[in-house]
Amino acid sequence: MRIGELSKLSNTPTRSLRYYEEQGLIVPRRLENGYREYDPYLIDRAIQIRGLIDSGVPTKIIALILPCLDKPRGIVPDDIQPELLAILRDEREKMTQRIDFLTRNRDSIATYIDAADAALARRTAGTAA
Amino acid sequence: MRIGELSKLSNTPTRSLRYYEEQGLIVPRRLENGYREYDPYLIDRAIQIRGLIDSGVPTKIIALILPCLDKPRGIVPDDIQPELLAILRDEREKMTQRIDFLTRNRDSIATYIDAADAALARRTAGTAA
DNA sequence: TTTGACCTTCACACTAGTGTCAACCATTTA
DNA sequence: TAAATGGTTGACACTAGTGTGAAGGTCAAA
Repeated sequence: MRIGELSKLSNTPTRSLRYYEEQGLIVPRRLENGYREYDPYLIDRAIQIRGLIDSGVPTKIIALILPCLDKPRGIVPDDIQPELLAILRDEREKMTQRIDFLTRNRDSIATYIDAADAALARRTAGTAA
Repeated sequence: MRIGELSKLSNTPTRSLRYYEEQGLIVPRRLENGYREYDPYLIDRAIQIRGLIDSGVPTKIIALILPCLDKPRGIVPDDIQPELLAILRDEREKMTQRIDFLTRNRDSIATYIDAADAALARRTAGTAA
């Protein structure tokens, strides 16, 4: 498919898709007329990249970890560099911290929303009575 | 405490603390000489803000939700605006999505790391034998 | 064949957050 | 008193990611 269709299907601006290409995250083939041609499996990939960026993971890190996430489970190249492994460990830690932070704050917001809903329900009931 | 101490204790650059102030997230009192004076409880707050920013939550949203998170559990002002409530619901949803994204990708990374460790251990054992 | 939709690259601008430096004021200590 | 340390504001720069528009090529349909 071409960039416009991928944009719709992945809900990602074409501008961003071109930027991802510039960063080496999604590099499509080119048709003879110069148009970008994307394979269907790249829809999920675009969504994944968007999600990671939105969650605070910079594209340079994404570029590093994407190849690892692509492999089938348990498949690791023989020439895995210890540097990359260190980066991966570091990123795993950062992501865990982000998850904890987001979870705590989301739960607090949820509690507040619930309390607000309850208060509103009480007030509405009181008004109706 | 003054800004330098808060910076150390919260592991946040003074530049960022001043920026948070500019965004209305942490507005300290001022001493007679113009110095910012922070209360100790703001250490956690600074850490919280840093964590949220790092997780992709913009300061404008943080400014909206912070007051809600400050309240003791279940305390909601009588004049809660439905707009704010809508924003909160939206943000709760976004944070949930971020958490899901991060969790999935982190788990994939973790699996990859484990596989790499196992492969490395095998190779080391083989070399040693 | 011309319109319209979609594609190309290039470039400028903008927001968010942070780094950094300049010029200056305050407080403490040698 | 002079130096060191740490505070102040203001400005400029930079990265990351995206918006947007110009100028032009491609292709299908009217």
